[in-house]
Amino acid sequence: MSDHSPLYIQNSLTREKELFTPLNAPYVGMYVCGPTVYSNVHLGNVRTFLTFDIVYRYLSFLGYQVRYVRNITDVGHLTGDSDDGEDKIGKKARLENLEPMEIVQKYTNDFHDVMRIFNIKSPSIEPSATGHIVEQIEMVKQIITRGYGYESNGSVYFNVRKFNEDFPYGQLSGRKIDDLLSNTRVLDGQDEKNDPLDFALWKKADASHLMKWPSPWSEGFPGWHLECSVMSTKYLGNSFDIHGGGMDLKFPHHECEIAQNAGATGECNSVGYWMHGNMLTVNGRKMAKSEGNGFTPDELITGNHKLLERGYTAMTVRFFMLQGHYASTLDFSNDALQAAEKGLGRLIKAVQALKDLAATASEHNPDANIDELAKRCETAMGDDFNTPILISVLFDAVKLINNIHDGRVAISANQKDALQNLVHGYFFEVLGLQLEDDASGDSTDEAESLLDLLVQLRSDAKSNQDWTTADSIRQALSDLGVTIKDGKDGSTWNRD
RNA sequence: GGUCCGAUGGCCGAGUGGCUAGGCUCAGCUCUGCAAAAGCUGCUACAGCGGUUCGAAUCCGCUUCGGACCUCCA
Repeated sequence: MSDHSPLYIQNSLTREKELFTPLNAPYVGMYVCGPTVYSNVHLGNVRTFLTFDIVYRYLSFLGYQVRYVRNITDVGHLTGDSDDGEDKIGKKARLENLEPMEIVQKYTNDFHDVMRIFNIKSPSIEPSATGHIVEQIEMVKQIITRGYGYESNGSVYFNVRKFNEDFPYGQLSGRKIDDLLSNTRVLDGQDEKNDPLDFALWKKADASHLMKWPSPWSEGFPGWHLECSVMSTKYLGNSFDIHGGGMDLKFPHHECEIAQNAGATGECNSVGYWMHGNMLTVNGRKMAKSEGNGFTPDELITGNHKLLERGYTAMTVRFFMLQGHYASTLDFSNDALQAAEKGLGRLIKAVQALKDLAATASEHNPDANIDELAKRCETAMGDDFNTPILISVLFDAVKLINNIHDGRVAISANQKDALQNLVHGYFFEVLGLQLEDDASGDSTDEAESLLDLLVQLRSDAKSNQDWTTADSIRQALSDLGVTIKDGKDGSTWNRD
């Protein structure tokens, strides 16, 4: 790690870009809030997991041993903040006529499928909330013991005001307790709370509630924020390096998480670096299920959505997302996607050309400054994972590759190796891009031989100046989605 | 209403005081029977108005517009 450029991370807690120094190098602990598995994930969700996939990949690339924990929220949390709200998984179970845990399994599977097609790596540990009910009850007890929690009618709430006397509440989200109070809406079922600012640690379940567990206070279920407090510290320790999640989780979720951990242990700031990924927008608005503007990956690939002109591959979308910085909002549009598709295509061609590059120079050619390219790549990623800049450097590498390929620049064998290592390292390992979709692997050797034959026939026709035959073959293949490319050294074909 | 963030060329999207991304589009060129593809080259923008400064897209103020959070949310 020491021979790499420094890594700076924008810390949401301090609002500063800080030098990354792990608590116990070379080990790094990272926790990311995962999905609530009561429906299909959409591309907005994918963006966040992609963001932390890059963090995970780059830290690994630098040589850190990362323990990456990403949870599955499978407890049915309420649809609203009121006691009469139905829990989401229970509601979905009724709608689909399934057991709640069938819902959980179904959408967990869907989530995993989606992660796979976007080439997002699996975490080291993927704990689920229902698997940690015991630990959650224990943490509630600790919080009560320290005086920051109280029972009310079978439910347990966190005493925010009391906590705020001993610790700064609202630091992460930049909220002041008095401002919060004046803006708190009056909601149903809050009479159990001593204060509207308080949030639930444990909720008593009513008779119709499907997912519930015994506890010292009632048959019920844990509050939403509790699971992450418990699972992060269980697997990473009371203090760990990075905690990530979507911007929309900053408040109240992460704020409450911080309060719970401090309230349970008596120690504040257990997380070194808080990172928040920004939202994916559609026509300038946040992609959300409630807005009806959320694409599922399936709709994206098939193009079967009213806002999509056609389908795009998962890699196109991955590349598109990485062309924006994770901390900025990114707007999803057909034009932007088409631009990304073409750009990625050019990048892929250069990566493919790389292996056939000739190393014709007997000695080092200073015109091909690969060390400088490598330096720029590291600086880009070291500056808060700036993938857009990294990609721009890779396009400079593309230009170099093409120049070498076309014989305008000659490089030595050592330079060729360096260039290959550089491009492969950043393209495949850091950015996690793939050459083509696995889904398109339906072509057979036979079909390819037939295409080669047709192209050969056309070349023969061309040499006989039989333009009619040549053009009709070209047109016929074009209609089938195969493009013929005439080059200096003969013709080749490509599927669209 | 409160808190915070943003406005960059035809489009997308980096960049936080002087050097200035990158992709797509477009134009020119190379190649070519023609075309396509590919490659090369070119295209100097920072919402408006004021201020600070030798110098501002970048800092400060105001205005306009947009968004996020404040409730489940990636």
